[in-house]
Amino acid sequence: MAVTRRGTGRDGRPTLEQVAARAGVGRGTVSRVINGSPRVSERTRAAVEQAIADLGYVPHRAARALAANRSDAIALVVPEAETRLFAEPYFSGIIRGVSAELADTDIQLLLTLIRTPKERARFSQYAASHRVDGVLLVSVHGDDPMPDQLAEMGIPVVMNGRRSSDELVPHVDCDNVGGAQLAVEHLLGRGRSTVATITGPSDMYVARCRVEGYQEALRAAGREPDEELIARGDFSEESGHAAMHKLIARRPELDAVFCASDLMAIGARRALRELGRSVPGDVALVGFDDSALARHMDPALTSVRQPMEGMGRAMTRSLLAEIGDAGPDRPRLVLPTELVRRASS
Amino acid sequence: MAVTRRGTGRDGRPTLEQVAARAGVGRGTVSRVINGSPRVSERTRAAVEQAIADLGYVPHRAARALAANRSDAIALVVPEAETRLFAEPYFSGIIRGVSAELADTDIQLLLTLIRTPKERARFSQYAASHRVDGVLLVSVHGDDPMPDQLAEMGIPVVMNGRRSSDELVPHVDCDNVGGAQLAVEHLLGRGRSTVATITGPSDMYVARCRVEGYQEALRAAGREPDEELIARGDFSEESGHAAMHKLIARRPELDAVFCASDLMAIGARRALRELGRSVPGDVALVGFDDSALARHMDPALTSVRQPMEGMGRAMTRSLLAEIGDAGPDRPRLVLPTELVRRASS
DNA sequence: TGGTCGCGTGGGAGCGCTCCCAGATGTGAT
DNA sequence: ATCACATCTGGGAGCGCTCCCACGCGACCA
Repeated sequence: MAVTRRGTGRDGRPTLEQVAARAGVGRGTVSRVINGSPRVSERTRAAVEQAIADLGYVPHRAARALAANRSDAIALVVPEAETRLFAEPYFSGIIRGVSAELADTDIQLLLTLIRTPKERARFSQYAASHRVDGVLLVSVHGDDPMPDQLAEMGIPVVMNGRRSSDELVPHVDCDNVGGAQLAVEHLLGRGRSTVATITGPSDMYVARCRVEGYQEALRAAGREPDEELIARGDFSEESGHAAMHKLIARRPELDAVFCASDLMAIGARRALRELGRSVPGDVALVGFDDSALARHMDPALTSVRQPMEGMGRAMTRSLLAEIGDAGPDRPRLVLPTELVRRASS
Repeated sequence: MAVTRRGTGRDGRPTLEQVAARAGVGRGTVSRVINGSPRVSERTRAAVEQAIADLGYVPHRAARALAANRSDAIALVVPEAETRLFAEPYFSGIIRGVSAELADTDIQLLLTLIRTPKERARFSQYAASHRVDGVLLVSVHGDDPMPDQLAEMGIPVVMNGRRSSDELVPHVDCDNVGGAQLAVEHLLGRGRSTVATITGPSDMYVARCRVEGYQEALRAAGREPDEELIARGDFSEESGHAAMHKLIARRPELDAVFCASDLMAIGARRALRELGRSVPGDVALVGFDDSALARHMDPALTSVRQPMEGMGRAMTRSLLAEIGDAGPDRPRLVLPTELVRRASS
C-alpha cells in the first residue's frame, strides 16, 4: 500500500527521486534541469546539478523512453548484400561521420544489417512501432520501397544516395555527375583523345549519373559521346575485366578509360596488362571511390573521392533536424566530389 | 481517477492490454506467451498468438526494459584510433558475425566509437548504469583498464583478442602463434633458407604472438632464430617499408619475409622493388590478415587469414551465454587461422 | 465427502521517468 | 492594500511492461 521510497534504484543506481531529495526539490524540477528547461531559477539549477554530481546520477534510458515516447536512438540500416561497401572506406567513413555527429547528443546508434526479406520485414515493423526515432538508409536500390514506407509511416528517414533524379525522400548524396566530369576533363586535359567508360548497372541511379557526367564532359569539350565507348559492368572487378576486353575489341585506338568504381578499374588494369597495353603509357585509367586499393595499385590509381565522413555527418544532421522540429523541409544535399590524381593518368 | 482503457497505445500501436482483451485472457498470460513461459496451456497460447497476429502487436522495448530491468541491447565498442581496422575485412567481418548471431534474438546492436578519453568515460558510466546487457570490445590495448573495470562492475564483457597470455577477461582470439607458424613452415617448405620477419609493436600481445610463432616454426625445423632477422614495425605500410630496408642492410642474403600485417608486406614489397629484388624470385613474402589488398597486390600476396566472422559469432555467443546464466565460466576461445597461398611465395 | 496438491490464470504493484496542472511566490499597476 | 499577471515549483497520473501473489479448479488420496 504505502509507497516504498528506497535509497536507490533497483540496481543500486540513484534515481531522479533521490536526486530531488538530496537537492531538496521536487522530481519535476530535477527533470526540468536535466532536460535543460529554461523555467528553473539559477539557484535551484545549481543545487540540482550539485546533487546530480554528488550522486553520480545517470538518467535511465528506458524509463525516459517510455515516459517521453521517444527512444533516443537512430538506426543505420545496411543491406547485407552490400557487404563490399563495408570493406571499403565507404562504409567506415559513413559510420565515422554519423558517430561524430552523434557524439554529444546522447543519441545512440543502432546498427542493423538486413540480409533476408524476413529481416527486412522485421525491421519495418520495428521501425513502425516507433522503437527508433529515425532511420538512416545506406545503399538503397532503385526499386526499394522501404524509404517511402517509412516516410509514409511518419518515421524520419534520410537516405544516402538517391534512387532517381526526383527522389522525394530526404537524402544526402555526393555529386556523381560532377565527379565523373572531373575525371573525364582531367583525362582530356592530359591530351587523351579517345576516352571510354566502364559503367555500373543501369538500374542504379548512381551509375547513370556517372555516365551522364562522362558524356557531359565530352560534350563540353566539343566531342560527341560514342555509344561504342561505353561498356557496362556491375562495379565488380570481374565485370571491369570483361568490359575492358570488350572495349579494346570494339575500339582498339582508345587511350583512356574512366571506370565507375575502383574495383572495375582493377579489373580493367588486368585486362590491359593481358593485352600488352601499359598504364598510363598506352591507356590512362581513372577510378571512382578512392579506396585503399586505388592507392596501392600499380601504378597508383587516379580516382574520384567521395566525402564519406561528410555524408555521414550531413545525413545525421538532417535526420536530427527532422526528428527535432518535424518540419516539412525535406533536406536534399549533394556534396562535392574531388579528384585525387595519381600515376595512372 | 478511473483508469482509462484506451483501444491502443500512445502512438496508435496495440499494447499488451489490448492483446489480452482480444484473446479474452489477462495481461499476465499474454506476457507469459510472449516470453515463452511453459506455464501456459496449449489452447490459451494459440488464442493469444492469434490475437497478437490479428493486431500486429509488437512489444514495446522501453517498457519491457524498464519493467524487466534489462535492455535487450549489447554494445560493440571500437576505439576510433583503430580506424584502419575499419577499412579492412577485420571490422566488417566481426560486425557481420555479431549481427548474424543476433539475428534471431531480438537483441539490438549498439555501435559505439570511442575517440576521446571523455567519450570513454561516458561510455563506462553508461555501461555501469546497466543501460546495456553486455559489451563486446574490439582491439583492446595492453594497458587498457576498461575490460577489467566493466567486468568488476558485473557487466558481461567479451573481448576480441587478449592483452596478455593470462588474460582473465572472457575473450575470443584467433591463433596468432599458429598462423605465424603456418606461414613460416610454408616458407621453409618452399625451400627458403633465411626467413626474416617484420613484427608489430612489442607492447601488443598479438604482435608478440606472431613473433613467437615465427620462432617456434624455425626451431621446429631445427634452426636457431636470429635476432638480426627480426625487424620491428607498427603494422603500417611505412613501417614495413623501413623495416625491409633495415633487414636487407643487415642480412642481404635473406630470401623470405613473414610480415605480421598485409600493410607492412606492401611496404616491404615496395622496399624490395627499390632494392631491385624480385618477389617471389629473390624474396618470398607472406602477410597477415588476408585483406583485399593482399589479393590485389602484384604479385598477389600469400597471407594468413583470420576467421573474422567466426570471431564475431563466437564473441556474441559467449556474451549471450554470459548474460543468460551469468555463470562463472569465463569463456576463452582461440579460433584457428588459415594460410591462403598466392603468388608471392 | 473432505482435504491436499499443483497447474493455469488474473491482475495489483511498481519499474523511473515526463507531462502537465495546480499552487506558491514575487512584481508591478491600480 | 488589492488585484492581475508572470515565474517557478511540487507532485499526481500514467507510459507499457514484468513480477509475483493469490485464486480457481480439476485430480487424486484418505
